[in-house]
Amino acid sequence: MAILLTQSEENYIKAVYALQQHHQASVGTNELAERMDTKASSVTDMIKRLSEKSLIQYEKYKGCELTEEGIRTALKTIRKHRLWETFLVEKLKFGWDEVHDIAEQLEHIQSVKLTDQLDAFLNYPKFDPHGDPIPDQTGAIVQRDQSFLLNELEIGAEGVVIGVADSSASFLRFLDRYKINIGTCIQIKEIYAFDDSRAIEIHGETVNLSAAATQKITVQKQQ
Amino acid sequence: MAILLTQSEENYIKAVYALQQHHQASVGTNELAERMDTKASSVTDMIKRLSEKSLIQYEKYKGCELTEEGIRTALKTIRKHRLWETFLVEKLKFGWDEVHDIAEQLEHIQSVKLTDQLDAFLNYPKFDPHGDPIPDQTGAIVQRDQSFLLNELEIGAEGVVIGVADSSASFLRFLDRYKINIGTCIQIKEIYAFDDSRAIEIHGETVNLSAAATQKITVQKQQ
DNA sequence: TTTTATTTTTAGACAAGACTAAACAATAAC
DNA sequence: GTTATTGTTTAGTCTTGTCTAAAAATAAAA
Ligand SMILES: [Mn+2]
Ligand SMILES: [Mn+2]
Ligand SMILES: [Mn+2]
Ligand SMILES: [Mn+2]
Repeated sequence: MAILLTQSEENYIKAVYALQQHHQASVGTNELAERMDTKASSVTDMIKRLSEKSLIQYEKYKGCELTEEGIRTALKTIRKHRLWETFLVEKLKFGWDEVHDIAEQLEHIQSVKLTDQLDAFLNYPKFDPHGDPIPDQTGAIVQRDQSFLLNELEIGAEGVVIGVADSSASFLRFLDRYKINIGTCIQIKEIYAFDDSRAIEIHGETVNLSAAATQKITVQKQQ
Repeated sequence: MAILLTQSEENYIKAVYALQQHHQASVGTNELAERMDTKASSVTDMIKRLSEKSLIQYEKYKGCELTEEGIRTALKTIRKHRLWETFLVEKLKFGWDEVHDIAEQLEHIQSVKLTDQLDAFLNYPKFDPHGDPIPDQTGAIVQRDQSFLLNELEIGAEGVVIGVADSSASFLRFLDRYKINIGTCIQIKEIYAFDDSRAIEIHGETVNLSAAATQKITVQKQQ
């Protein structure tokens, strides 16, 4: 049942999954090429291969979508990626801005037992260091209560950071400088109409965040 | 300075290292092919590539040897392999017979920081689960006091197991059944001339080990 | 020292995964 | 409803790593 995939194939599957989650529709060749940092012609080749293995449903000129099997495969890789990221931060003292590239390598290690033992060792974490949900052995991911972007909160509202919409090292280090992390409590004190920036209170201090920043911070409303 | 190698290249380097450690001489194409489970012609191709990168010294029909740089490279990979094996046994509760194949994958993960943090997390272990020495950051490996194979001990002598000459899962599981592990203390009670087997005492019990088995257990003499 | 056997290398082919350049579909603009 | 633009696929080439079959070098035997 479990088909053997190359690292390249796994990466394509992950990319298709991410894109089709984003816009609820079939995925185009060019956007896949952009995401995979390759050329459209290479994508076409790979899509055909994965279609052969019935992980992707594909019709010429009509884009592609993952099959049920394809989705299961994507979730396995995502599970491994996020477990390793958690391991690196929790156990090996890495910063949350340093772990993605290493996890990109580790996610391809083939051993179900390894994945499950790692999961147990980490105490079955539900979220990775960036607040993204970790699929369990069956591929299930916890569905969260309604969340907001920080720029959707009104003045006076309080939120707890539960994720970031941008996991780039640059943005994560920016958040570090403001001591913003998963779990950090933030209150909106002021919204400046002229540039849509916000004065926010974190850990008792009040600072200003640009619109670009508040659009990338996911929170859950407090009480 | 640090050249980027493919997994395949790293595996060849490791194999050359192992073979040239064994018989103190240059390594032949056929034995390398056997070890890598491939064909001699493939080996010739790869040797040329690695020779280009000056990791191997090579002369047609004369076999090959690692350069200084090649040895450093081999030791880096071996370090990673043995650290991961230690991690799997110590932290993830794997048996010593289950870790080699997974470590064969993990040893290719590229991140010096990962390796060093893992080393620290494991408390800078000097030996892996099979008793093999783990090179440190500089590639140095601890040199041990004189060791013997179990079949070299005279009657009455006591030894502590410090390694195995065969790390196959089959042999390791055999040792498990007799509760023989790294650190186990063994005393020779009797040597049977007719088949060269031995009666040995472990943990108070006396059992019989074949010549094939005693040749594969490395010990240090006790007192 | 020839002959024979073994080891090693070359030549040629193949699959995976990528690329460029060119052809072909599907949309959008006029 | 043609024309232009964009998106997608094909055709042909390249590199890595492998293979088989055949040639060449070395080592062993006679
Ligand atoms: Mn990541
Ligand atoms: Mn993540
Ligand atoms: Mn091993
Ligand atoms: Mn080992």
